[in-house]
Amino acid sequence: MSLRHGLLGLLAEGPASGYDLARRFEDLLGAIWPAKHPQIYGELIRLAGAGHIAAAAEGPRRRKEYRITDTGRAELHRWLVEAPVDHSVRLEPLLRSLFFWTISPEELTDHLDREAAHWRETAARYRCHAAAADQDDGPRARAARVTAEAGVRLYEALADWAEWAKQAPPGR
Amino acid sequence: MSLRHGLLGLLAEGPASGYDLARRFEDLLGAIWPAKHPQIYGELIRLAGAGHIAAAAEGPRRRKEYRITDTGRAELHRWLVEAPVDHSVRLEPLLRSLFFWTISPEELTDHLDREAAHWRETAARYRCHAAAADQDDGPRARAARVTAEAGVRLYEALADWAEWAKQAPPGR
DNA sequence: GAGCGCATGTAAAGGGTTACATGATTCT
DNA sequence: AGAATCATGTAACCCTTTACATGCGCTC
Repeated sequence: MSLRHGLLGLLAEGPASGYDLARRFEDLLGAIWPAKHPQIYGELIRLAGAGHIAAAAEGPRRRKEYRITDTGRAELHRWLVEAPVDHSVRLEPLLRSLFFWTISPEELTDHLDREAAHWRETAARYRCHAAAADQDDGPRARAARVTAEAGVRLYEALADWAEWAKQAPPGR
Repeated sequence: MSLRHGLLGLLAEGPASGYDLARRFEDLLGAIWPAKHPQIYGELIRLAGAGHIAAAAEGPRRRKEYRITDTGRAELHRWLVEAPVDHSVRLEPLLRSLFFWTISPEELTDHLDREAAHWRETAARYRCHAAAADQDDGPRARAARVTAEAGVRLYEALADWAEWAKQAPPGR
């Protein structure tokens, strides 16, 4: 249930509408913490009910802008320093790898080629994010830089793994 | 919805009961694809309904053993070579890192120390899995070895990242 | 005025966890 | 006899996605 705090964190950067937040989740967070608009709108209503955020202005196309409140900021801080970190991951590609012994060497090589290419591309996207964050500085950009670095390292590691797995193939 | 195929894959190794499968998900797959027993029992019933598995024997403590059927094996193969891979991850620690700019340098250092230690330990656990897989060979052990290698590389990458993040701190 | 993108929502269904409940066997 | 472990299941709830629905404002 980190979406709640993800929204709070984004709103700590400045006021935004549900639509804005959905777009930011799409391109900035899509690979790390996916969230679609129905969930975001629902969570915003609950956050407002809890007093963590407040509707600020009503814009042109019935656009509702939210801003974070002081109790919201406090809750964000509490989450970051006190709440236990959820270290669970869910990686379908690794689950699949356990069953590589059931497919033929040709099918496996094919699969690993496509996987490596995919991870490599994703790593490249994070390299772009990193470069963009390097442009401007200020605390927020530096935090974004740290996140982007994680993306680069993670996806490069997976790409390297897929390449390595071709060397040591568990043929059927 | 890969739990279905995860169970199918484990059953491709040999017959097992829901209890067995829950235990294997706990220690072998816990960090990669968590699944609790209620979900597993439910999915087994659905898999049996689809004809992908069949109840084999009724053991001592009303233990129900399932085995994979030919259509189940075909479905597993179809999934592995045809079904699009789900590359999404959901990493709370990376989501948190985006908001590091809201906490103090001391709080951040503390946090990153604990994170690095955690990832390092997890990597060590996967090194054990890898060593164990190296002991015996055969196709299944080699596939397990490949999965373990992914764990090692992934968690080492995250540990390295946490260490690196301390060097380049995005203080508030 | 037609069509597109902005903007917000609801409903239904699926996936997953937690808590509860129970029975059978083995060990001490 | 009592405790621990094996073994299966149900009910309720939460999180998330997909599909459906609608209205406003801008551009051509």
